[in-house]
Amino acid sequence: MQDRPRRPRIADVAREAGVSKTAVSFAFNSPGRLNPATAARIRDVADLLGYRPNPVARMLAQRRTMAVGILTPQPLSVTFSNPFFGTFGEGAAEAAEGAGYGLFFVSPLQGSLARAIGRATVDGFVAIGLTEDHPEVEQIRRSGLPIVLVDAPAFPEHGSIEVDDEEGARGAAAHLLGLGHRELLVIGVEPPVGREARPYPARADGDDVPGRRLRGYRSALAARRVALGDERVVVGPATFAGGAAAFNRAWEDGLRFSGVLAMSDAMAVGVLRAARDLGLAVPRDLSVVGFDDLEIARQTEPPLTTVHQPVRRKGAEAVRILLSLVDGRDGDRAEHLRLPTRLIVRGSSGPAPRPGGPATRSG
Amino acid sequence: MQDRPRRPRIADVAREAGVSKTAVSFAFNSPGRLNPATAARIRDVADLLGYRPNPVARMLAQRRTMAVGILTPQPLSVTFSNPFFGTFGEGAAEAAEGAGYGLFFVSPLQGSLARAIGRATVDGFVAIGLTEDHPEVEQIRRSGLPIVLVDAPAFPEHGSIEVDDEEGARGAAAHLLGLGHRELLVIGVEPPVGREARPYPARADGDDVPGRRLRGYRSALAARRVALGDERVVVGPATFAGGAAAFNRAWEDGLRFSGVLAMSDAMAVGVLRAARDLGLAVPRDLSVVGFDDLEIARQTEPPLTTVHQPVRRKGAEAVRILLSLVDGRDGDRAEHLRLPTRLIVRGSSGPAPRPGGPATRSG
DNA sequence: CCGGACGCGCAAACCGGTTTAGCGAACCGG
DNA sequence: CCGGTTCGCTAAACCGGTTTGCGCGTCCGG
Repeated sequence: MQDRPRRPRIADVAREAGVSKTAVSFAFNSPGRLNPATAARIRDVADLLGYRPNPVARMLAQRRTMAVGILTPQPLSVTFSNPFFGTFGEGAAEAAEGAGYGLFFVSPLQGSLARAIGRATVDGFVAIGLTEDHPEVEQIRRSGLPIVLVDAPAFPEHGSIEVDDEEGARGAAAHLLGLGHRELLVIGVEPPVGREARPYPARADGDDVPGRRLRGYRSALAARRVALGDERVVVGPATFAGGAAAFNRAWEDGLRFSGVLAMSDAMAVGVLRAARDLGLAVPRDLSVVGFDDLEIARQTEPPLTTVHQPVRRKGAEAVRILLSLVDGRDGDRAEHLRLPTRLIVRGSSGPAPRPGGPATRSG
Repeated sequence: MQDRPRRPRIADVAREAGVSKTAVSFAFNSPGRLNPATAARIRDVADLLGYRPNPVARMLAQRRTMAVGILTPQPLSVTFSNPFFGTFGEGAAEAAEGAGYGLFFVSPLQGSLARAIGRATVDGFVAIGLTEDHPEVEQIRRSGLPIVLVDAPAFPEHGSIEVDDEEGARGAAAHLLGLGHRELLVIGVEPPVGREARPYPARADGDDVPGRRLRGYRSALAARRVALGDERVVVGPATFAGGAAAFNRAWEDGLRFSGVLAMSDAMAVGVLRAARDLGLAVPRDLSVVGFDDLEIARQTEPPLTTVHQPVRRKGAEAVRILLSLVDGRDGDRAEHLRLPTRLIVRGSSGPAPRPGGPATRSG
């Protein structure tokens, strides 16, 4: 059963065309170095045989893969379930494709991110959700591949791109405070897996995204002397369902609030749904503020008030910075970008209901 | 400026440890063939030097890449903008990761999908949005790599996985008809790029997804002798914004209708938003039926009536079938799966308004 | 008629691993 | 004491391309 006729190799083409391997290689890569007639003949023979240069062999010889790795500490199945990632991916893909690079998604293989990194055939990594102190970052550095950290500060020799999460969060909280809200619920995204799972609020000092956003919320609240008990910070996966579940859990625990600060638009959308299912009208009974300003934020009813950050651009810039590192431009100094955030007020936030109103019963 | 200290190779480790390259290789891949003490010493030296086997070289020697390619005929930036793809990707990633495989996204590079395929270092492809008659499919076949076609019938030697689009669409249309709707608008997803761009309705016979769904709609309508003029089939990209834009375009063209059949949930969500912006109440003035039953369909207000298809499972099964082909189980016969669809009635569809009512004025 | 430049193509080294075949020493039973 | 295993390791071939350095023949200007 020799059904797979063995893929032709460069040597087969060379023999068939009566030339050397070198000539065949030239015919594909530097046709200029060959007599046009010869080049054409070789290509004809190659076509006839159905020859395609083996990309792996080519990569080995050229020591370039023409691919960038997108590194995520969670399984891809959870990464993809977060709409944020789609938008980020749009940007990353655009920049990569424009430069002729492919996109390789690298996530823990059989539980080990390190193993996955070792297997990844890429020219560099864009890491999202990893901070500098993850051992994997060191592993990559030692392997000599450039890396760009998204949403985390980085050593000078790595690239990085961040937004001002803390300021954005502060703006969101200030907005609700300005509308008279005093009883708030914070819905956070689960801290990256693989790190010690301390109870969440204890990590408010963490320098990851949830930590920075929580600090922002807290700082605005502190400025107004508004308390935020630890029980009013609930977390879940950054998905629609995750947001709804976190909200419901808080509600069932007896907590009451007039405003919700969600760290992700996806979760905020889930909150909208859950609130409606409880008979709460948004924004009359409840105000909701998201974070990210994904496309979906414009589509909900009411449209979502949220903190805008340039998600798509972040993806594009991350890849751009990485590729400049790959090409060795920039010498040693990698770029470090920090982009602004800004509050977008839409329909999901409004004045706080009168104290004692339908949904505000201190929990 | 020799800042990159040259990554250590297997030979360096071998020399340093006073053994052969073979021994080093064994220490990593078949430790059992070495004296435990030797193996440990080799690994220590390797660690010390920061040695990681070069994955490309390993792939070349083993003739396996441990990666599956996800092939899309559109640029990845548009692929990622379709929420459908996130869900599909969840399934695909889950199956791939479970088997120790990575995911490589392959899309046209500098306009050429063929070039991208040639560069892709994968053990096989899952193609989504490609039909058997695309020249690229033949290209892959000749390169000897297995392939699984998603949403398209395939030759026996390729794998395939489909759902019953036509039946699903028929159910959606029948549902609206049963509610008394007679004036309908169909919102289709743009046909895959790269094919001749005939005016859309002319392709209703096409065997791609939009073609099959349109046939389903039409067949239900025909059974009830309800007409659907070509001007009542509008198309756009399968995104929130695409759905809203297509809807608005039809509306501004003077078309009026009491029901919308959208070929994608994403577009249906956009329709919901656009309708609300026009002051139409759903489902009182307008009924909307989507397709796919993505997570978002449950989150909208009102929740979306839609045709369920097992998107996530499709991704998982596609990869599973591919991997069985890669491993050479199954001999020559590849699996061909066809999964059912079913209508999920939620809140976005209701009885047709009385003729002459607010939103129904024949256009 | 000669020397150099140029155009064309080739042989061989190289990329960095894996894997096969086999060698020598230690061990073991008879 | 001897032939056969077993153990531990190695040399060399191999995966399938790219690339460097060079040889050969031809053309051309002087």
